[in-house]
Amino acid sequence: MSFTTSEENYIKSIYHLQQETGLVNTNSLAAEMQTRPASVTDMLKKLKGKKLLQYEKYKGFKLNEAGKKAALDVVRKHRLWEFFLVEKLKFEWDKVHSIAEDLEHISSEELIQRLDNFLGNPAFDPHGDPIPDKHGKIQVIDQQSLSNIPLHKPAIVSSVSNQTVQMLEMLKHYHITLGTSITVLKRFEFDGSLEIKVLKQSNCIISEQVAKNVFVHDAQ
Amino acid sequence: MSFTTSEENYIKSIYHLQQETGLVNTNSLAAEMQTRPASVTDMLKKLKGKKLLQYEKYKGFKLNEAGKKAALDVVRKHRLWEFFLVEKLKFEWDKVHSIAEDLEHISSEELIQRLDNFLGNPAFDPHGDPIPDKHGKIQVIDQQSLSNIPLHKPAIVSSVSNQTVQMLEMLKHYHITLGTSITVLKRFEFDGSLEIKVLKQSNCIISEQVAKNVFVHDAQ
DNA sequence: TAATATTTTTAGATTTGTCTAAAATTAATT
DNA sequence: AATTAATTTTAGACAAATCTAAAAATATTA
Repeated sequence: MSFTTSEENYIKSIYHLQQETGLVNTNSLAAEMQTRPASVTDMLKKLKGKKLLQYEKYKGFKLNEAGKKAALDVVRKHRLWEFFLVEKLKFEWDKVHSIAEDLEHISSEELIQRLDNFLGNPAFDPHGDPIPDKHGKIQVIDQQSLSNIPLHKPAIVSSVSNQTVQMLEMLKHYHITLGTSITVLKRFEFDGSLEIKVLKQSNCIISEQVAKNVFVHDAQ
Repeated sequence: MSFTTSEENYIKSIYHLQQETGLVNTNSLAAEMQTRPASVTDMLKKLKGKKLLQYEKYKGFKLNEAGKKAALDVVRKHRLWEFFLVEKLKFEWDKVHSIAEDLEHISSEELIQRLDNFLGNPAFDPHGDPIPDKHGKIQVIDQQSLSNIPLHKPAIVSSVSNQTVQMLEMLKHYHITLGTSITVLKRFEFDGSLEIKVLKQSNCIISEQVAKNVFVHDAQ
């Protein structure tokens, strides 16, 4: 089964939303995709017709197994290309998302398998997100948000869940990247911001909003 | 100025045809692109509107300077990706064309410049065709068709002008690839076929049709 | 629970790129 | 030169993906 670029984009967005909320609704998908609810409804009919979606009118919707596999295929392509762009072409990690959005729709199976091998079958992309293997299998790691870890216990940045250019630029400013060691020194009651020590930098303060989107695992 | 995938495909095909014939006509472009003359006419209007084309109704057409630059941009992208697929992903050279047809429409300038550098700024693609630089400049080499070279004078394969899977499979069968040394031993009057010696192989015979599409330069 | 607000879907239009069939133009031939 | 043939363009239709505006369904609240 093959899909148009537009179908793939919808499938991917539904996948991401249903990870959060279980059932997805029309308006939130429209917001996510920067399109109109009416356009979403049109596409839902198409995807239901292709048997990728559990969908009853007015009731919300989610991908079925076939839909999830299709989504994981796109996610796999996206993240492999992001890895390629950063590791081989030396792009900065905040510049690769939009290019990978285009590359992910190239449809050759063999291309992706060869790319995967060429890159050394990486398990995580440059933002720390897991790269599904060809069967859709994902390696999970034990991580939690920086906003939840105890004080004075060093942790290693493992992924970043908000990947807007704005967010990634901010992290660059703080010299925070994947693998960076961070210790939380103080949590301010007032607005939830954190004083942190980034390895070999002087102390600094990050907002709760930033902290929530930075995921870490235990040091060592 | 940016172009749709469809516009880029037309621009590229017009470029290739006008290299051969100067002026291009509707039917031959339709044949080249496997589409209908009416569709060609529709696109010609668009491309004329974008000031890429010299075109008067019923009179034939060709790319102007802006059109040629646009074509060379696409050709550059196509050939760089072909080089990547063969050199880095280890595809066989007869398998890369259709994948590069998709990749060539990815539009990031920076992506292509970085890819070019990553590949070592190659001047020729895996079929021996020159890769335009970012200004559209092409390195020309002194080559001629295998069907025109004198007998008993070894020559080196520099490019192949017919790049169908069928042709490239045939060359693979003969163990002919870029850089292969070939000596023409005899030319048969009957059908123009050639007896040749491919370096370290026993003699064999190739048709005139094959010979015409293999280009060589002097040995050493 | 009736009225109001929100969400979702439908109906119909638009754009891009394609098509077929017919008309217009140009070329070839008797 | 007139007829025939070939080429090219126009006119109008269609599919995909989108949109706006209005209608339908569901949810909220007074």
